[in-house]
Amino acid sequence: MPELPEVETVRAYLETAAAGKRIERVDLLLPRLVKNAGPEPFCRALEGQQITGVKRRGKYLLLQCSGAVSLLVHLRMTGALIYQAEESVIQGTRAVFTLDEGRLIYRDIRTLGCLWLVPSEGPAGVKGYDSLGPDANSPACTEAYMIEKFSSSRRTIKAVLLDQTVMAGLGNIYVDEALFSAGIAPQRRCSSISAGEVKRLHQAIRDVLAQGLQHGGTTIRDFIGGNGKEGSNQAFLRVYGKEGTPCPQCGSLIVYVKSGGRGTRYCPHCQQ
DNA sequence: ACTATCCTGAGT
DNA sequence: ACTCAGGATAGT
Repeated sequence: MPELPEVETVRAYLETAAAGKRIERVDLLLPRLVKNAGPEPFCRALEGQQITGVKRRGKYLLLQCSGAVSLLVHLRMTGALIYQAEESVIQGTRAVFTLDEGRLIYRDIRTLGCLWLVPSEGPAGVKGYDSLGPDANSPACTEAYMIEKFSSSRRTIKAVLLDQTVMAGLGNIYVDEALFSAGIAPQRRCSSISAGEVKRLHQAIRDVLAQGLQHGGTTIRDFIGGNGKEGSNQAFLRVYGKEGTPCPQCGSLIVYVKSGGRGTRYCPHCQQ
């Protein structure tokens, strides 16, 4: 579920709510979510540590800890990290981090999320994390970089934008929105994208991510931020989930197709 | 470059 | 009963 703006919304809240607090106890209700440690070593390694900061890279969250290991989290489709000052029951709770003040709940309905212990001096050893490209909204993701990546691939532009090793943070919603904003059809081969189109796409990616962040993320179904509240960016989407409704630019109907196994929405008139 | 798969839940 | 879902990866 969560893409860059959603994960950043969680990060920003947890940075203020949980950083500086100490993990007193870890209860792991679903051990298989931890990918690189057994349940007991996982809990014992984190207990007693202070959370010194909360970072984000792509769609990964890092709870930096004072000890040798820190906690890396990927929320995948339905994960959520929620800080509670007062205890209340949350459906789908898979792990509970009791802090010296309040607690952190890891909730995950579909249980596809991942937790890892990583060295505090720098997360390493997690394949997907190690191979991340530059964050899609970072200065490192330049037009020149995009041109270079696109020219050497015969894949579709949609598949390449979803590829986290090319650039990190985009998911299905923001890719469809960015392609609409840039006027590029999702099934285009990325080697056919012109420099002018890359320029529009580069700006469009920045715009849709900034807008998502500004609205506290997009909540279609499950997403909630670190404070347990939903985002509001769903009210500003122009194609995602809009199949069968008029295009906001030209009035022709938004189309739904499958592209690389992912549901894809676009305007066949505005996007060429 | 596709597809099958990991899961649960909601909608048709 | 069947399809779909904001993600990623191990297969083919």
